[in-house]
Amino acid sequence: MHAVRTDPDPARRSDASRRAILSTAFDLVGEAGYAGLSIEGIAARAGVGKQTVYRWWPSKGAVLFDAFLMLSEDSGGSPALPDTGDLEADLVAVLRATVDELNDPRYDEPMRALNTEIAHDPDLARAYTERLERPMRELKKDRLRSAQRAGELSADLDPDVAVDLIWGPLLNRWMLRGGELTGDYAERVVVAALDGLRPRGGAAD
Amino acid sequence: MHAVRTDPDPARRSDASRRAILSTAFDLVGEAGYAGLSIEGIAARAGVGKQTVYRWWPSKGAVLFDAFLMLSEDSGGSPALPDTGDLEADLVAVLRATVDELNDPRYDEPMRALNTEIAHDPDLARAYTERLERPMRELKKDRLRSAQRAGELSADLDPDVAVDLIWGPLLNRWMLRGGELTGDYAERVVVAALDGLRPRGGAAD
Amino acid sequence: MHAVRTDPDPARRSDASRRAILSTAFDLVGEAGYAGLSIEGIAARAGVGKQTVYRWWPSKGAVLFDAFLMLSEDSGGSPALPDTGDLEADLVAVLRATVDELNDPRYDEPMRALNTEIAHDPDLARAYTERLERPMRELKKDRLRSAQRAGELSADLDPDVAVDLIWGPLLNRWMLRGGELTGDYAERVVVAALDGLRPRGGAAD
Amino acid sequence: MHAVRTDPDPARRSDASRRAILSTAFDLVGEAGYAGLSIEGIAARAGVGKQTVYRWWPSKGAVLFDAFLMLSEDSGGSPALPDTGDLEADLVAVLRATVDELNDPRYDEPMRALNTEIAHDPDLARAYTERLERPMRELKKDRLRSAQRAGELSADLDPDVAVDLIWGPLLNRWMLRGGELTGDYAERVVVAALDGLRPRGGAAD
DNA sequence: GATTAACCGAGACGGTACGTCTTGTCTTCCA
DNA sequence: TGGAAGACAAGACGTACCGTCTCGGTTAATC
Repeated sequence: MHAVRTDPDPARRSDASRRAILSTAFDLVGEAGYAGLSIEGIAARAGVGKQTVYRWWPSKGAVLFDAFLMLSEDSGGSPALPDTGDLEADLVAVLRATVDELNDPRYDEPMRALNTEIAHDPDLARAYTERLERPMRELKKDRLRSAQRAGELSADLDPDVAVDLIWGPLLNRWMLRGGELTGDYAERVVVAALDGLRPRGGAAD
Repeated sequence: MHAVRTDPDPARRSDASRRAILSTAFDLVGEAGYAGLSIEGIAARAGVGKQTVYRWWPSKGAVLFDAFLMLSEDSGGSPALPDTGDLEADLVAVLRATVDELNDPRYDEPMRALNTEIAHDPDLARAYTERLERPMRELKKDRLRSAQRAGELSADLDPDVAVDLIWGPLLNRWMLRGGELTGDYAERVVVAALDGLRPRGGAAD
Repeated sequence: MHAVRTDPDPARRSDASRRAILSTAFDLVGEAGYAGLSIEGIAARAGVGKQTVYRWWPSKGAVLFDAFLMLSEDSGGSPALPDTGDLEADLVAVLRATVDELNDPRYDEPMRALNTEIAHDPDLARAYTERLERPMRELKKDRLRSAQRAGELSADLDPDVAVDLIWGPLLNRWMLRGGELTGDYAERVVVAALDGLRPRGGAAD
Repeated sequence: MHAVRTDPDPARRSDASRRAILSTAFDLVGEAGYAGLSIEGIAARAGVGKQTVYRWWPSKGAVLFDAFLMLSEDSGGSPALPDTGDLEADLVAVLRATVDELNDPRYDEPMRALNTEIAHDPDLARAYTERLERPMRELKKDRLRSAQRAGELSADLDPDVAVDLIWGPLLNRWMLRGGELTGDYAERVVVAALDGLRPRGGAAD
């Protein structure tokens, strides 16, 4: 006894179509923006029947998500964060790079589109968290744990909160355009996060 | 020198229609979600011609924004943040309230909808920043400046960065569903932001 | 006891507006065709409020009808048909002139528009018959009666049927584009109508 | 060399939708009149997407035309005109039947609507002439040619002019409501057309 | 090697919403 | 109060996509 609606057989899947769909989706959202992204358009541009998209993805967001996934896999996954022994310098370098990426029009629109879909689709959000966000977060936590071992960070720190504290402000300002997104801003966030808002007891900063 | 396309005359505007449209927009997005929000639907439910919507608002997002604006004005604007003299306690209280609001289904969907419209529409983002975000941010900064005067915060602190540090992680986790959004999480963020990630010099807490 | 909706007082009517509306209506239908004729457009082009149109005319067709009426009155009404003593020659001349008018793009579209409005609006049809069609028909009948007196037409002829027989085929072919509308065709119709379809008894024509 | 805009594939066409659209169009125009005929309304009543109408017909008039075409094909096409050997009697009978049809409200409005569309759309007029008018005209001409062979009509008669002479006045009076449309009128037209307007040479008629 | 089942491209289908246009009514303000 | 101006509710216009479906034409695994 099994489901009536038989799932498609992944073995027979056309990889050419799959890749065409995903890269077309990424291209289209970059060119025409979030509003200009349609399954109709993806299928037409990719030279693919609409059914082929609907057969393998449940939603436009899922296509977009897979497009990002393919991109990240094709580029060999994410490397570890730099670890020079100077946490502050390393974080500033990483965040400055992130700022550059977020300001790059080639990535800005697609990422906004993906985030929008995630914000409205819990299933997609889960997939995103597990497949893309968590691996990146683990890299960040690895670096922080290394800093903890080096005594640069409090021993009793919750690494997840720490990651949120460092990256959250940046992403938030980017998404909602709550001010210019510059490397300097990133640096000030890192410093503030590391030192904390309260005055430090000892010698002046 | 001015545009050919003369803007409609605000003096002749029907306030009844305006309010009907705005509250309908808010209701609809709450009931049917972001995807279920259409100008067609708003006009129909509000008993208003579609043209009346298009005459006064350039986009669906602008309607939604005005709906929030009306809501905030009708509720008499935002009051100052509590100031008991204990910054940490005050911030925890405020953020816990924010968490409750974000978890309230009546506000969750509409706010997501507004935020995603903002994310894709720079004009709307500017309006949001100026009319809604900045006033709230000023209240937050007032509280932080009060704490600075009381010696609870570093004197050379950039209040904008401070606000981002405290509220950014929360909003980010909410929007992207990057984990459960609880009062405890809010509290941990406040503590981490105030103390900083680095070990404090003295005996420390 | 009388109607609630008081009719407007014709004495106060602005003649400038009236004339502007009528000539604009005629121009517009000539330029943009029947489909491009709207009360909105007439009012805008004539520099007149929409209400001024609605106040004085019950329908788009009525405006168009009045436009024709004004035109025919401004051109001093219709003169009598030529009467040289040779009925056939006179009819051919008149019908050839009619053919030329119907083929003139300046009159073709407006007349089509008026005729189709008439076809769908009995009130308008009545007004048309009484104010425009009947006067012209009387002129035609006058010429035919003159021919009857001269022995050129049967004494017991119904002049209305005769007029229909001569002009009907022409108008019909014009409206439905049932073939090229030429002076020769008009001539053949006149000859056939005068002689009849049956063979003539004697040596024949 | 051919058009870029590829026409839809007729093989895939849904005959059920096609027939639903056509009969709905005919019904609607009969019920609500020409003004009450909209593609929106046809699609809704026929249980069909608007795009299905737009895909297969270029205009409202084309739908209406096809509706008439289907009607005439479904009723097995037009039979030959009666030929009892007495042309006058046959013509009177046919025209009386036509008068009845034109006075039948079930056909009056739809035909007016079709004629209106034809009057304003040359393409449609061409289609009408070729597919509906010409076949009917051939039947009429057949009957007239039979009469010519029987010596009832002039040998040198142009059958097209003859048809126009007989049917033109009728159609014209119907369309423009230029007087009551009765069987008697039809009879008087037939007699006048056959005998001609001129006095006949021999014994009185 | 033939069968056969599923994928493929294509695209028609019933729908929903878009943003624009026009309708006929109503209101405001000017002369 | 007539007229210019134009906002209003209503709804049709023609277009773009939605997600489902059906059609032949491959294509790959099974017999």
